[in-house]
Amino acid sequence: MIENYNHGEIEKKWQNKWDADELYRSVIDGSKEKHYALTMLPYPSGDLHIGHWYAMTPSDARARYKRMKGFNVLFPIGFDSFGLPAEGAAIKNNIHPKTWTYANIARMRGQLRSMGAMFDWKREAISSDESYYKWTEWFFIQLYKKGLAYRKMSPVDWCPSCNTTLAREQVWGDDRHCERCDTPVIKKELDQWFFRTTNYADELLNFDGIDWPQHVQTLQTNWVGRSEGASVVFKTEIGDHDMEVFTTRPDTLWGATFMVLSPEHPLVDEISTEDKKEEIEAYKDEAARQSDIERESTTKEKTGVFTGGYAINPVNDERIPIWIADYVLMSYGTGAIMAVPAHDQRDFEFARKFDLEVRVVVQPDDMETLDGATMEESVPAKGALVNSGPLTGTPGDQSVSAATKFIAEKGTGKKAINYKLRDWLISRQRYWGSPIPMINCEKCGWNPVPEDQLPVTLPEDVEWKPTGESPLKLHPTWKHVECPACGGEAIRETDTMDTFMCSSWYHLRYLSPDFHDAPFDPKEYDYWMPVDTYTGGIEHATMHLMYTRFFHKALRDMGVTEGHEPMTQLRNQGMVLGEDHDKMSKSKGNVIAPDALVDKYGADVVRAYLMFFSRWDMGGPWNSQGIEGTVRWMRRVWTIFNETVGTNVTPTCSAETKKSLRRKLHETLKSITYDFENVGFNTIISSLMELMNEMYKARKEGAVGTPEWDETTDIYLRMLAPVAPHIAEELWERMGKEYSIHTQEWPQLDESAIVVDEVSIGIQVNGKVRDRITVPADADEDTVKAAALASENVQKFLEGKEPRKVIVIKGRLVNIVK
RNA sequence: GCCGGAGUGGCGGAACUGGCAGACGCGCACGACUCAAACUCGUGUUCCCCUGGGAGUGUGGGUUCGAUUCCCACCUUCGGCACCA
Repeated sequence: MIENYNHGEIEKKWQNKWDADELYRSVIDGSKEKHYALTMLPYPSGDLHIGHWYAMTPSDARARYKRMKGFNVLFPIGFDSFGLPAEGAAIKNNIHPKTWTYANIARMRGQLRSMGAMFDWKREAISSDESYYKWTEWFFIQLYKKGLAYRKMSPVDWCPSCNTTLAREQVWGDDRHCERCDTPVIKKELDQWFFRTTNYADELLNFDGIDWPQHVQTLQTNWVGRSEGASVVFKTEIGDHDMEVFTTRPDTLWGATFMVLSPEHPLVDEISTEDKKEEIEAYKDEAARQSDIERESTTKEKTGVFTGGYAINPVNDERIPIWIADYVLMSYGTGAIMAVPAHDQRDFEFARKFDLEVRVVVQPDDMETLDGATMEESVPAKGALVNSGPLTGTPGDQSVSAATKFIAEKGTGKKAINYKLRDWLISRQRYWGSPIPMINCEKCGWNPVPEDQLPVTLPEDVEWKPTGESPLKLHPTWKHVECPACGGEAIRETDTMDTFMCSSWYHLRYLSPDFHDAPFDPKEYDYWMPVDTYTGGIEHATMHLMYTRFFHKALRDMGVTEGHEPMTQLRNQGMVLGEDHDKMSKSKGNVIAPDALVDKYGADVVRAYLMFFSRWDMGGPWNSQGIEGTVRWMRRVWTIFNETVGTNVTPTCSAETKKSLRRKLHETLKSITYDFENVGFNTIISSLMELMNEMYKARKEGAVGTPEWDETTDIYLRMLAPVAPHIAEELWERMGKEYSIHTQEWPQLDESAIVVDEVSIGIQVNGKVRDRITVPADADEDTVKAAALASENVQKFLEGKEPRKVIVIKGRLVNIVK
């Protein structure tokens, strides 16, 4: 009688031993090739979620596989521990954010350990530690010195629930809501700190040399939103005030029949005539009052007001009216456009509403002759130019370049590129974040805190007002400092940094979390960087994953980092849904708690089921009945090993059984190796299940005690080890093998074991399988053909006719075409 | 509206470069064990008539000896973007 598998006891036993032996300590070893495997660091919200397990345990399995493959693997963990929930808890429960955060970290460390992951805890980094955020501040200063951090007054997105500004990337969806709390944001005009991400717009579009999912590349590419065109200067009738516009269609310049300024455009007040002032002011007020959602709604009917002013079209010196309308956004391009109603649908709708001229200047070949007076919609397609002065007749494929050349020669415009990407707004009006190390003096302006005074630490004696205002601002003494330039009285910046700043470089802090002279030890950097495989959720595609790329490139330009990209390979996992196929949430009551699962089934089963139940990049619904299959498999593994280890039985099986067991073993090894390399976890588990089923059959046939059996059990445990590290280690020990299984080599594939002498192939008649024959694997085409045609069933379907054609795919099938 | 992913049994999902669709698991059915049940073990399980066939990977077309895989059009669904000039 074999004892039951006591997962609680066995998992604890090995976790303690691995810890004591520092089995997962990763240190530089020049004799080995390195592999930096990184999983996105968690926020210490209090409890580990099944999503954390889903993200981390398959990543851990792959890191373990890489280690067995001979790599020196670094798989670190830490906490992204600044952020708003800590302040929420402070206000709600009257507990200091620091106390709350560090208590959560302590709790989550324990939960993370229960995964049995190969985390090197000596490299743990916590972004709210002074030793960490000292360097976050230091990086800010370097960016500032390099001209990549700057302060400006501008309309920014404000989350009224979080009481802070947000970066453009952190405002989501149609209703423009806060990425964190889903509250719709509002606009505020504020003086804030920005990073010049736009300096790197073009470089962020380049994914050469990195293996990132196409989907992420697309999201980032759309986010950067590069468009090529031309900037054109229109003179106005009021002298010094030129109007610059960006257009992607310089070929339509002759069709510009009016101009439109955004209501916020500074030129509006200059250009508008006295008699229009009142109307203009009213429109501006209305536009300001409207929310962005209303204003940017594409379904809304066009509105606008004539300013009374005129511009001169530089290509034909025509006098055209200047309007203001809220469909032109101040935040894109120059906040002003030339309107070509015949070839732009928005301009067309506006022109029809206000009865402005629609002039056709492009005539696509495949369309009837267009007529501006009667057309019912714009024609944005390219085509030969008409009514376009000297450029009339230019074919569509040359029209843009010809027009660009024309205005460049006239000195009134040039080729230009525009991006949707904005600079990264990093000021947050919150307490629990890394202070922005800047000081403002009335005389000297803004200056960085001298680097030898870093870190600027957060004061602990703070109070939260129900207004939600930052306690740093309200603190009586903290912000009053000496000006680093003149020594006079000055004020500290009381805003803190976006926490995405902390996570933009955590992979560097892991390298040497105790290093005091710099953010990281260059020796560690040289050995470990870049990250070889980065895993995490897709939701960060246009946030963290863009910020960290920007950060790396900016540091590269300062000589701090090397190479163009921080992470070579990226793989995203999907999301575990509730059993009802819905997103898990407390309110729906469909949350799966990993701690309870670990208690019930053990970490190994939870790990394996998470890998098994769906494709990792897709995720899917949890199924509490489905996990039972994984439990059964694990139990079968436990049973067969315990029942056969050390037994002295005489094998009774046939040579064919031994051979096919060995074939199955090496087939499995081959496919599992392939799957680990390609991050295909679900088929790793099913292959292990198949081989286990085969082992049960082989045992029944008397294979135990053969060298083939011994080889199979040895390799089986090695393949199991990355997936189910505890049970594999326990069985490895029971087999009397050398500790630890996790320092063993990945098994060697024997291709010759996979070679088969005979294959069973299907015979098709007209693409339908009608019979099967067994032929020698190396049989030549004619032999196979003859054997196929000899089949009775095939003859029946041929109905006495001669086959027109016979296709033989060696070792696979024969298709006879009637 | 634009961009991208997905659509395969009752369910989760396999299927390499165009080559035997449904691996593996859940569920279900039957059998063995048991006084009985659970566990475990074994067998079966795409659907429809059943001798043997016929149909079948969202729908309709196409290419091909052969299509879940490639091409075209469409439907559903999930993400992202959206008056971006």
